[in-house]
Order: sequence, then structure tokens, then C-alpha cells
Amino acid sequence: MSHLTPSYQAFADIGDDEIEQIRAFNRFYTNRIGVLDRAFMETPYTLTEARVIYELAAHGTTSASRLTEELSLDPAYLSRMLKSFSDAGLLETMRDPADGRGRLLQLTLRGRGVATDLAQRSRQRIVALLEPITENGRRDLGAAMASVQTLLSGDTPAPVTIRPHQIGDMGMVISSQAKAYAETYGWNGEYEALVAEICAAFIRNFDPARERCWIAERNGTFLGSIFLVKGSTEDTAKLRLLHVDAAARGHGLGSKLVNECIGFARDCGYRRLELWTNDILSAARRIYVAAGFTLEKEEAHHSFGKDLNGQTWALDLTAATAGVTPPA
Amino acid sequence: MSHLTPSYQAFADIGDDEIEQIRAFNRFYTNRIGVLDRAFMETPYTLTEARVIYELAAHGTTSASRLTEELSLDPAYLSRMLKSFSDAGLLETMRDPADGRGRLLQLTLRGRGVATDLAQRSRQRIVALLEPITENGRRDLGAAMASVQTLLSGDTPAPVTIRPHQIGDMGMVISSQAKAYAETYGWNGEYEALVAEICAAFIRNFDPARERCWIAERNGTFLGSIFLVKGSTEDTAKLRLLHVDAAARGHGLGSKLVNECIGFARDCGYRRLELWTNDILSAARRIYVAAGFTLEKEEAHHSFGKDLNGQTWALDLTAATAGVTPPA
DNA sequence: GCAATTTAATTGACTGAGTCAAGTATTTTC
DNA sequence: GAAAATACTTGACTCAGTCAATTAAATTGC
Repeated sequence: MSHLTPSYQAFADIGDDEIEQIRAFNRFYTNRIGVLDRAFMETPYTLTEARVIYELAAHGTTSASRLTEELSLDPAYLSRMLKSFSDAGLLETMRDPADGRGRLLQLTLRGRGVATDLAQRSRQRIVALLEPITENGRRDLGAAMASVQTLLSGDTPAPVTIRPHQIGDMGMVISSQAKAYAETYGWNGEYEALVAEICAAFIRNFDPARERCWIAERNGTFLGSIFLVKGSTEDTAKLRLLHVDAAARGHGLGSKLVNECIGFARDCGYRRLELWTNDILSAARRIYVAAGFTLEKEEAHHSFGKDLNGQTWALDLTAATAGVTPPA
Repeated sequence: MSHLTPSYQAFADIGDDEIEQIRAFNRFYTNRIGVLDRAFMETPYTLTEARVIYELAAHGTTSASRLTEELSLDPAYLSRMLKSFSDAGLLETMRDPADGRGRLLQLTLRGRGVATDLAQRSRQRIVALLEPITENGRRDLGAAMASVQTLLSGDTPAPVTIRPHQIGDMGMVISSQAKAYAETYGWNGEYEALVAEICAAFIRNFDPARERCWIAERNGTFLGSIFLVKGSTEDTAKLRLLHVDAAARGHGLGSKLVNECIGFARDCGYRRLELWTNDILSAARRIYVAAGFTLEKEEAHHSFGKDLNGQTWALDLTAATAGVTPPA
């Protein structure tokens, strides 16, 4: 598959329904909501004029060139518009003492009145739009708009943060792992039950000094987790429940979590870090190997509705090399 | 507060930052993305012309009046546009045999070529826009656009569905309840652990014939849950983990879940339905009372970091009145 | 220090997109 | 069969904006 013309591949990834959805949204938005900024119908000002008035009100004093740049307007167009504002008594201009070519622009009292009126109208339009929506709906709307904006603007999205667990996180750990392993490997509910039991036990027996759970998230969206819990002996710790959501893979988050865990284990004075996994989880294994873990034991078992090969890996925390960040 | 001028109240509910966000989104969208539909820059057609061509292509044969209506165009404008299309050989017209006033419009082969070319260009614009976004990002974008659209259009949102549990649901139950009770009543992680244990046990011992879990969701968003599990005796069932997310309250979802549960319990042949709750959960209590439950036992306990009053409620399933839907 | 270039603003001529009002041909209604 | 409605067309116009040329001042290069 992937050896075929990659550009076509990239195209083929984007479905017609996705495209149709964008087009539908675009139509919807420009028709129904794009009117928002044309909230000047009951005023003698056009959209662009209103934008210029806003801008003039925002800066106390500006120059025409600055406006053309900020609003990307044609200087000719702007010039005429400013003249009409002057004629209407909305604007005062004076030669710039520092640069005789330019003029300084400032709204008159009347102009500022028009500016606040326009702002008020636009505000009211939006209020009218938002009013029928519940508070929750408005919150969701804000979130949805923000996410459309960040996604489309190609801005670097909010960074991934790693933090200790809070109330509600265990459920996310359980849900995301159960779903992921069900989808990828066909594991059944047994796995969800196991994770739930581990998480419940973690909370019940939590010793903050010697145990920890790290949650990776971006913008409040759960991305992954790792746990460090006490092991069978005083100087042995256990790494558990490493998981990174599909959405966040390929950026070294797994390694980061593992190293976080190793660092804390070492700080706690543990001498040995163990973990149990299954051989089919190759992505995780690569991380463990890179971090210096070695395979200690392997045994077949039937769990989660599948025949699996359980593996016990261990890391000597007293060795200097443990937890080396793998090459990016 | 609320006795003050209610219209002002309604206004005051909507924060300046909310309004500013909408305006910001509007600016962003119209500037960066609104260009989408102007994806015809390299063609001699304007946006409106392109819209007309799309529409002509969509219907095999139409009339001008239908187009003016569908695209809400000025008939004069459209008339001239159609004439120019005819002149350019994109369009054939003929008198409507059924109505001599009207003319039937049909794209020529050449016109259809232009139509597909325009569609292709618009498609490519969108592909170019989506290409740098990851697959997950595109999914999120679609979801975010859909939610902006439904929220703003005031359309009735997707209906709430109630379905049996699937893999991954237990985590959502745990997370949403733990968060909700922590926020509302300050309960600590003990509660999350308890719910996790209950959920884990539910999966482990699940008897599909006599037990069930219902999940309420809308558009794949988790909204609430209820469980029915076997009780202490053969003919006693236990209702557990009733919860409705704050986002979905006030629409009778809780009652619906309880009635679902009661109905199933009765179908299974249970004669008695018990539940354990705490007196501070008054919203839930109202539902239980409405469904016919009676308080059987009450005892103080210290759990989840708080002093609480546990209550045991029971419902005689052999009585005819059990599970009456409360008045809306 | 001064010619050449750049920048700021203005003016004139123009276009593209769309609106409004009036008119023609046909059909529907009563 | 007259009056009203519908389907379209035409002419005159406006609004928003563009392009090119011009004027005046400021900056740069040598």
C-alpha cells in the first residue's frame, strides 16, 4: 500500500463525505452566520466602513497606511472612505508633525458615538444568536469554534501536558484502554474489568510518596497514562497501564511517560522496576527496550478472549543507562 | 438578583468574552476559510456563477424561477447570467412545452465539463486545507463543525439514545460519576474506586439474562447510565449507578433510565427492586419516589471523605403502579 | 548635498456583483 | 374573458472595490 504514489495516498485519505461536510458547513456558516458581521443593515454603514470605524475607535490615533495594512484594504478605497467620514463629521485629520506625508486620524466625539453604536449592534446580534442556546450549549459552541479555529489555522496545537492523576482520570484510563485493545486486538470486556480493578486498587492503596499515576492530556483531552506502584518487595516497583491513545502516537509520548516513571522510581529509591505486558504490544515493547528493560519471563495465557504471550520485563534502576531517551 | 429586569438578566448571562470569541471566530472564518467558496479564482467564474452552475448540474433540467428561489438570487441578475452562459455555449434553453412563460435550462456537454471542473477545484481547495491535518484532527474538525452547526441553527440536536453497554462504557461511567460527585459534593477518590469496583464486578459476573447496563448517549457523547444487577435473593434485583450528566439533565432522562430498568427487572421475573443511595442526592430521590420506590432503611456513614446518610429504597415489582412515568 | 528611490496619500477611470423598477408574454383565477 | 399572477427580460443604477497615475514628502546612495 504505502509504496504507491504517496501524493495520491494523501488525497485518498480524505473522504468525499468529509469534503461534503466542510462544504456544507461553509454554506451554512456563510449564509446564516456570516450575516453577523453585516449587522449594520439598520445603519448607513457597510461592513468595511464599520470595520474601519472599529479600527479607528480601537487605536486612539492612527494613520491611513496603518489601516490599509491592518484591514488589508485598498488605499484608494480607504482614502475615499476617510474623506466621507470627515465630511460627515466623524473624523478629524491632521498632518503628522513627525512625517509630513502622512496624516493622523482620530474619531470625533460623534465618530466615537457611531463606533460604540456599531459595536453595540454587532454585540446584540450575537446575543440574539446565543440567547436561545443553553449555557452548556454556549460552552460547547465556544469549544467547538475554538477547535475549528485551531485545526484550520494550522497553529501549533496546545502542547501535551503530563500531570498527576485527578478524580475522573481512572475512568478515562479504563475507557481508552478498553476501547483501544478491543479495536486493535479484539480483547473482550475482561480487559476492561482488569484495568478497572487495577485502577480501583491504585486509588484504595495509593501511597503518594512511593506511587504515582501520570496522565497525558492536551486541552483537557485525555491522551495517555502510566502508573508506578509498589512491587513485590520493598525495593521493587511496578510499571503499569502504559498507554497512549492512537491520536497522540508517533511523537514520543510513550517514551516520555516511561522516562517520567523511571525517573520517579529512581527518586523513590527503588532498585528494580518490573512490568508485565503481552508480546503483541510491539510499540510498547520498543519503548521498554529503548529504556533499558530486559525480558525476564514469558508465559502463554488465555485472557481477554485471546491466546496471548505474557511477558515480564525488568529494569535495573541502579544501572546508569536506565531510561535513556530513544532517538527521535 | 433574579428579580431585576429580566431582559437585562438574559443579556448579562452572556459574557463579553463569549461574544468576543464568536466575533473572533467570525473574523477568522470569513477571512481565512470564507475564501473556500471563492475557490474559483483561476476560473472566469464568480462565486455566484459557480453556484448557479453547480445547481444547473445538480438538476438535469430546471427553470430560472426555481434557481432564483433555491439560490435566492435576483431574477434580473440570474437572467443576465444565464444569457451569458448561453452565449458561452454552456447552456441550452428551450421554451417549456407545458408553460410557455418559462424556459427549461440544461447544461450543454461543455457546461457540464465546466461544472465538474468547478466542483473539482472546490474539492481540491478543501483537500489542500485538510491535508496538513491529521486524521484525528479531521475527525475532530468534523465533529466541531457539526456541533457549531447544530448549536447555531437551533435545530433539534440528535436524539438521546439508550443502549446496552459496550466495551469502553464502564470507564465513562466511572469517570463521569467520579467527576460529577467530586464537583458537586466534594467526594474524594474513594467514590471513583467504588464505582470502578462495581463496574469491574459487573463485567466479571455479568449474566445477560438477568442483568443489564443501559448507556444514554447523544452523538456518541456519554450522557448517563443505569445498572440492574442480581440482588441478595433470587427474586430481588438491585438498581445501581444511576447517573445523568449535568449536560443532559432536565429532560426526564433519569426517569427514562429508571423505567427502562424497572421494566427489564419485571420482565426478568424479579419481584423486588432495591437500591442504595445517599439522602443528599435529591434529584435522584425524586425519580425513585415518582417510580414508586419507598424508603426502607437509613444509616449514617462516613464515606468518600464526607459524613453521609445512606438510604435503602425498594420497589415492589408485583404492584401495578411501579415505574409510572412522572409528569413532565 | 542632491539625485534616485521609497512611502503616504489622493484622484480618476473602471469593473464586477447585485438591486430596483418597469415591461412583455403567458397562464391562472374568478 | 377581464383581472391578477407568474416567468422572465431589459434598462438604469448603486455599492464595494481595483488599478494606474499623480503629488508630496521622506529616505537612501553615493
